[in-house]
Amino acid sequence: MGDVVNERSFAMASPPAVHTPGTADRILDAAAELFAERGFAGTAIRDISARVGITPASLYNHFDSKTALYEAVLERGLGPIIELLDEMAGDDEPVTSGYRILTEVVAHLAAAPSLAGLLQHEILSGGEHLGPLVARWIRPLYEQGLAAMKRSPDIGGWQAEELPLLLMAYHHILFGHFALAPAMGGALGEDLLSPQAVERQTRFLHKLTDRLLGSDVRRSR
Amino acid sequence: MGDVVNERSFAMASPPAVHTPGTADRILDAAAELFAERGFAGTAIRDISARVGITPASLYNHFDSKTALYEAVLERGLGPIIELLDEMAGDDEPVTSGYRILTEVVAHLAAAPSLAGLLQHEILSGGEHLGPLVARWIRPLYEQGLAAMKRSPDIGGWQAEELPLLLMAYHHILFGHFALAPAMGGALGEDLLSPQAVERQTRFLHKLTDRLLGSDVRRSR
Amino acid sequence: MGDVVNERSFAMASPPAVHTPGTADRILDAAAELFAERGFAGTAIRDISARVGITPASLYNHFDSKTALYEAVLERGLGPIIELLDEMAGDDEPVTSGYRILTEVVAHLAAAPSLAGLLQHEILSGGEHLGPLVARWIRPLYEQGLAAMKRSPDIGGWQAEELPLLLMAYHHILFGHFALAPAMGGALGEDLLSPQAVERQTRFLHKLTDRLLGSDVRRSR
Amino acid sequence: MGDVVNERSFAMASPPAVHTPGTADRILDAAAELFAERGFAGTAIRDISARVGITPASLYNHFDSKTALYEAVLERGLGPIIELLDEMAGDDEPVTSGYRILTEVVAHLAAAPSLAGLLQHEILSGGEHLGPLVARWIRPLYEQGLAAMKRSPDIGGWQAEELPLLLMAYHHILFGHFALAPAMGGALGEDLLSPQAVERQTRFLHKLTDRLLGSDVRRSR
DNA sequence: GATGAATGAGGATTCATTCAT
DNA sequence: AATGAATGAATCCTCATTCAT
Repeated sequence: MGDVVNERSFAMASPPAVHTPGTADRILDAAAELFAERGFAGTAIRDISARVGITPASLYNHFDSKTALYEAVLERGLGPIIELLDEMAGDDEPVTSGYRILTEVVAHLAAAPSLAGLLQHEILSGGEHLGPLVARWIRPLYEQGLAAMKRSPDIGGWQAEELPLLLMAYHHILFGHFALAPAMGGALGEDLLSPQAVERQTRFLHKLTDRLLGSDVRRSR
Repeated sequence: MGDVVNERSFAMASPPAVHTPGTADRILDAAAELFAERGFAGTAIRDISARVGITPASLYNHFDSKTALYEAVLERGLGPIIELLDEMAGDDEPVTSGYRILTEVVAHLAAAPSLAGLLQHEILSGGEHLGPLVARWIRPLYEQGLAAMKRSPDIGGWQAEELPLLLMAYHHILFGHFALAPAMGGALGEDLLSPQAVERQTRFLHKLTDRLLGSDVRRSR
Repeated sequence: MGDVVNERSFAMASPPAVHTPGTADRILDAAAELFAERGFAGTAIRDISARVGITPASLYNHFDSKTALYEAVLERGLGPIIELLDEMAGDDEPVTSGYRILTEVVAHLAAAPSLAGLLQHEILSGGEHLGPLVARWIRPLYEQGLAAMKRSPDIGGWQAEELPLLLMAYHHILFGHFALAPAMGGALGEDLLSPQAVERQTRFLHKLTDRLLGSDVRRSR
Repeated sequence: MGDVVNERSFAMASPPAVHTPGTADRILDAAAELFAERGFAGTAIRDISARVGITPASLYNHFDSKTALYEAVLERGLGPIIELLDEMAGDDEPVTSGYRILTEVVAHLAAAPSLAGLLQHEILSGGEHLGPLVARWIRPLYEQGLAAMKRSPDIGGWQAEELPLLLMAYHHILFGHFALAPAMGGALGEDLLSPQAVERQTRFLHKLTDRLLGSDVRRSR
């Protein structure tokens, strides 16, 4: 239950590659959007199931509880990002890797717009539901980041004790941007998730990184 | 927590110096904390009133509805910050003014730790309750910021279309830091609201601003 | 909450002695009947509140949960019986005291007909909700009973190891009779709770006791 | 538990001697235990099927409804006891027959421990589900009992109007003992279903009968 | 100003049951 | 014979709110 694999294995009834998403996946999609918009407490099971086109009772055939659904959403959404960051760990050239990770994280968040809101809501509320994720998420992020930066000591002129703040600043800019994109875009009359806006944000982050992490890097670009 | 000093000091009704905060203020304090932690939907009137030591029914002697209370909390919390930003509007020297505003906003958010969480929750949820505030808040912030920056065209090497992104980045760093301070501090095993941590964050923001906005600063490196 | 004392203490508004039962008491009455008839799982809060003439939500102003209500019902119902049995403890003449306790317990159960069913349901289901009551109930009953009987060793010709069985038999006859009275009376076409039936049952128990606890006793009566 | 032997033995379908009990029988076994412990309302189809190791949907391949299953459980459990009592009907020597029936009923209830609880739950709840059984059960029991006793008028010194009470007392002692055995045994720290305990209870009932049904009988033993 | 009691609306979850596979 | 998925009808309980006192 939860990990429902789509098995339609007899013969080759439907086109093999792309299959219609199973109910469990559709529930996860709907839940991700609503949890991101309204938070855990503000989201009713009834609303999620209505968006999927089933009854609340049916939803419980796929997830044991609202909390279990929420955690499945977090797991499915955050997992890929964590893997993304894991790849960076062993990279050779930290700065180049920095550019790449910015680009990819931005692309990922832009493609799954509910993710950032989800994480922001969760952390705001104390992050208790992150549970096992927090061990694989916030801590490694900072440890990897710190490690990467410490490979180039005095990187960009920042002192060791400032590096956590710098990393947190990056976190806030990256996730804050996409978490608040709907609201801020609305207030500004612009779609911050349009391809142009996303590319602009990517370029902006690169430029910002140039400024923050050293003139030589900027020149060498 | 709830170190909001009651400035209603102009009257001389009760024993002059320090008076016990009225029930309404205590409700606002409790509500601010809980709304900041749990968001609007996640906060029950019952919990607020329990924290104050009264019954839910009594709370309604002071506020007409949960929504009215929420808006009063936003108004009381955000008002001073907006005034702070308003002062900056007419300032002469943008960079100097930038330092001052950073310092003061950080001080304000550190003193009223629920404020940042409150705003973040609100914006995440679409900011509908900001209602009248949004007109006095986000828009002016950007307009003032843009105006200030445009007084020094090509300021710090940023192009006009990048300035909104820069401003949003500042927003995210400032408010994100304090909004997520409880959770992140918890995960890192450090109190991000301690005086030392606050001063460190202030210095960090100044240095960051040097890198991002000061041509002279940048050159002097 | 729960122990709602009827305070109408100002002046002498209503006749002092008998007051109309408060809502909490009426809830306890209705709950006792329904729990006795249908057991805990078979009784819906909605049915209890409907019998009282309030909404389910209102019931929760008086009791925290269905379980809390159930335990309050047990406590209120079983308490007096336990006290009744406690009085017997110090009595001098065991057999005389035995007659008296039989008479009084029968009177008590006949007056509160839901009590026996309540206890029977509860014990059948494992007695988990008896919680603190069980310590004051079953155990003492047997210890007191055994003690009383051991004061007259070889009482009525019963051996020590048979006394618990004899006591349990009394328990089953007493409580079983009233617990199953509605159903058995129905099947037999007779009201087992009518005064005549109750008196007949009392006489029957005395006669039974004569037979079981000694010919001498019977003769001396 | 569930020592009910499958008598479907007339066919020779599967390996002759001992065959694995069919699913329907395993459902009946599980249902008997749970209904006895928790009553009809307190038992969920899901719990029964889980104990059998099938899904609720599968259970419906064997029984049409929860009620039908319940009635099948009653029928299968109570049928043998009714037959047992039927045999007694035509017996010649009432007292001897009384001993035998006590012995056999005790043995039967001890072997199928859920039976007594089942019946007790059912009667407590009004016995509506007994439906057709009640005609074959309570009424005959009393009529047979009365008839048997009236063959020896003034039997043991009891008057005609006292005989129903005496029969009910026997019912309560017999069924109450085994129905409450799990809970009472638990509270007393003793297994009332152990062979020793069962034999002790049998002897106790015989002795009790000696006392209640005649001095001559007692002497002649 | 405070409160106990009441309530309609909703909210998560369970339950018995069905049906196509 | 078994099951995954679906569902209408409960079920327990919470919530914001009102009102008489």
